[in-house]
Amino acid sequence: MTVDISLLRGLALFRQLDETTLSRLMKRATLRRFAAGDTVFEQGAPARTFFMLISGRLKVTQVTADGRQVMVRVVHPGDLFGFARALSRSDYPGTSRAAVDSQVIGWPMADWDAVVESTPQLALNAMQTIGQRLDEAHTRLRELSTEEVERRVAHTVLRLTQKAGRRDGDGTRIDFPISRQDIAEMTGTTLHTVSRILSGWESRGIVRGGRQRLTLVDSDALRQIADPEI
Amino acid sequence: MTVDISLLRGLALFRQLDETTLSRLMKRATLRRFAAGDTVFEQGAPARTFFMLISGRLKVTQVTADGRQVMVRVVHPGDLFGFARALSRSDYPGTSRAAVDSQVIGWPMADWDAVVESTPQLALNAMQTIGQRLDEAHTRLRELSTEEVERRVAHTVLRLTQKAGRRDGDGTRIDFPISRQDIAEMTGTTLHTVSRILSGWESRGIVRGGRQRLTLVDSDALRQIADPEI
DNA sequence: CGACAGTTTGATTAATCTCAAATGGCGTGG
DNA sequence: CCACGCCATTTGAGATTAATCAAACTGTCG
Repeated sequence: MTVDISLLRGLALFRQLDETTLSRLMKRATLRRFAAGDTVFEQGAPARTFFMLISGRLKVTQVTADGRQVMVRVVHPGDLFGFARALSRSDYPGTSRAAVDSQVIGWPMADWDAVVESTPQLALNAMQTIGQRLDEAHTRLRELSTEEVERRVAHTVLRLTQKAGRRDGDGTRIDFPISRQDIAEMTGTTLHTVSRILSGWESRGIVRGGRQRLTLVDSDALRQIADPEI
Repeated sequence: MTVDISLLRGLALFRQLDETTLSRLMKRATLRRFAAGDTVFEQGAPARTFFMLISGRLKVTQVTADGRQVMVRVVHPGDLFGFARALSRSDYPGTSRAAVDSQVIGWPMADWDAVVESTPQLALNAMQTIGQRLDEAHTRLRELSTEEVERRVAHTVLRLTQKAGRRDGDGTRIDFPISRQDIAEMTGTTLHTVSRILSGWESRGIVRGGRQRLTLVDSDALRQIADPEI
């Protein structure tokens, strides 16, 4: 059950790889489908497979020792995820769940080192991917450390509409179900505070809300909240 | 002005590299010294060199748009730093400054791709290094999102004594000058709050303070604060 | 030995969490 | 097909943490 090469064409990570290399890669890969709500892997489980998201959207969360949940990131199509081996871990540090029906390719984790060593170009790409993730993490660290909640939520909503935006009438809608609770877990606050903030914005015509739905209407106003010009 | 190979022996990143590869690597490397307080590179400057810390200790900080400072990390001997290329950036995202007199090896950033492509083993190692950094960043994100200030400070102090601890009488001292302000910038709070917390701990005999100095005396008690057992 | 940077401490204020309860949209089973 | 129930959301009030404002204190270095 090998995977069609054409799926990989056009994905940044595989750019610059020749046909032969690509087909060698795909020989070991398997395609899987997950329905909305399904779990791709669970925090703490042995990491036997690493993945790339082809279509759909995933949420990766971690649960802290005292039971609070944090959303580590949203996985968008084309993103590599679950590459625990690269972090020198033998288990998955978080749980990833499909937010909508999703398609995923998986490779045996044991292949990671071989793949990286035999395909230096891919190693570079993978490193840049992880590097970007590190950059994002630092950005969030900076925001959590220095910004008050409303600005953090603003930055998060801006990023979400950028990465997963879809035109919807006069605005841009986040293209997968996302709750106030989700946004709270992404910004280190409570769903109550997020709800209050979004209600405030809605009454000012900046966003339109809904059950697990959010549409950005006035992105200039939101940018102004996120980064007030002095 | 090439660098002695023996400096690299024993550093995790270069393990498993043969003599030839190592000496090829070192041909392009230069050794530099920095006095305490000196700047190795400045945020926003073009990233022409990537580095490894040989001895000493560095603090890497970022300044936010509105002028607040955040400490991204402390660089310990053996750590790679300033590898902007791996994050696909052309400038340094932060400023790194020597906390004590330090020795550093630098390579031309232009060599990065070549080095990685020609030395797959190093690519893997570098990726794991970046991966660990990502893991650390996620840990801090989790802490900032879910823990109150005292626990965050406790975790930070535990990590510092682990990574840079030096026996000192009945305790473990952090082996470089670190101010209350520094700790505040690592935990997303103010120096006032950090001061109050450390004073409290000192009166309970958990730590001993001092000007730019901190010694952990009762690590069990501190662990208990960091992770209360239900 | 003095000046200064770093530290401590107090009082007040503001942001946000917590606790509590009501409301409303949406999918589904009868 | 519609009514019901569930889950997400909204909103209010009070509690609490930590920031801010303010000032005094002190260990080191020149």
